[in-house]
Amino acid sequence: MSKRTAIWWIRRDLRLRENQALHAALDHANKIIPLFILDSGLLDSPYVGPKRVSFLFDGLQKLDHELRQRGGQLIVRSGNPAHELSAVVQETAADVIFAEEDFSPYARRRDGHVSQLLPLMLLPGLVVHPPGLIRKKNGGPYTVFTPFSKVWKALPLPQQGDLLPAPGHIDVPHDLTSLTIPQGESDTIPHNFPAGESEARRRLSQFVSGPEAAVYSYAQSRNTPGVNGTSQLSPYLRFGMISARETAEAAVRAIDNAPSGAARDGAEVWLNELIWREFYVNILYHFPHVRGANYNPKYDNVQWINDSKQLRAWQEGRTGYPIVDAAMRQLVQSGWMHNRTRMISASFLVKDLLIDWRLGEQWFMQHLIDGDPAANNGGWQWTAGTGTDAAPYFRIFNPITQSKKFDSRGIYIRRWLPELGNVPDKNIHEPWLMSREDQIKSGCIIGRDYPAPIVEHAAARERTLSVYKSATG
DNA sequence: TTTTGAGTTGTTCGA
DNA sequence: GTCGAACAACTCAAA
Repeated sequence: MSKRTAIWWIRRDLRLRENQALHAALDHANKIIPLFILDSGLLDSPYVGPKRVSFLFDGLQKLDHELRQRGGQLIVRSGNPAHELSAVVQETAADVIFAEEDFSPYARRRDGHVSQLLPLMLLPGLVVHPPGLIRKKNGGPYTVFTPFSKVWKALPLPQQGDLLPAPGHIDVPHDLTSLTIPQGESDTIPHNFPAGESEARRRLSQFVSGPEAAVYSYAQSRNTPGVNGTSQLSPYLRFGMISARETAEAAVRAIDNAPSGAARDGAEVWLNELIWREFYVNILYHFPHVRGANYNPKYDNVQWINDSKQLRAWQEGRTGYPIVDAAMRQLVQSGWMHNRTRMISASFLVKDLLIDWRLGEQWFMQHLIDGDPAANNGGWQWTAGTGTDAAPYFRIFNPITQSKKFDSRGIYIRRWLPELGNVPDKNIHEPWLMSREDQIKSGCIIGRDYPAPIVEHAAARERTLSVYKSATG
């Protein structure tokens, strides 16, 4: 038996199951140090907010609990990662650091710096197929989703039996100091999303198990924000509380076990969502400039208006368009937003208010507990029409049409905008059209209890078409 | 090199 | 109410 000590440096892999970095550390050493470093460079970033940090802290508590059940514990330090890792190496004579590779520009800089000083082994796991692997015949990266997804699906996928089990026992040196795991401020804890690996696996299992599983109606129900039709796994994937491989394996098995053709389509659509996540990891890997700049420089001359009052109205859910405002309140209150309303509210900021997509990107990153630099940036550039495989610039969501189509009875709207609770169905999408009598009857006076629209959509649409046209003409 | 088919998520207009 | 075409031509990927 070896007498070696290794560090398992935990970053976005807060799980024991199907964890290749942990597995490699246990293969190499008989004692390991499960180490999480509170990186001030990350925690103080303007792209981070308290809800995601609270979720992370909750996840650290759960991971510590799992480790203690196996005879170990989580070691938490705070500061510059290279500095803290050096200190732990000195204290413990650990001879190697294992970590799951992360691919954001910041993570690559950080890990590059660490590996100049210390023996750092990076292992796969953030995505099923590592970025850079899937390439066109000529060697270049894909920038269109569909051909990327075809290659992704043709590559070997993990089988159930290939998934690494959680280790039964973890031996951690006892003489190590650790910070107490911090707790988030109570008003920032996202109560709809209890963190941790067992909760993540419970959600996955519930989503895909049995012939009546939600995954089989996903193709339709995912578009209805008033219904819980999605897996709600994004925060768990964000922090690796469940592995990408285990999730993809479950999706493929659901496809194979689908009870009908329509059910199969539903599961296929969900698998595609997982592949979209990997597509955008690839895009950010190959084109790091997309953090901060348009993927397509053709749009660099779009003249944004960036009205700060309108930006604040959007952020606070006071645009006067109920579907947009419900979405923005859901984001700020719960730390999550339904995918359909992410598109609607993003389109409204960019195409109705002509506010730079980067301001929306940052606001989402501050509030989403699933906020991921690759996926969030990809989504915003898609909406703005500036990205890879983007929506054409003339594709402008109509917030009223979208609202009628996907929240026809106003269930979602009323959930997040209680002031519209008694507004009749026929006015719920355009409450400013309510008669004076109905306003009084429903206790919702426009301009007093709920704002009038801050822009008129039809005019805003024309304005955006002409601004984009003159920028690219 | 040239050609060909295809491309997440929409809206509006007019028949 | 429903349906197809136009939006505006563009870029990508592969043969």
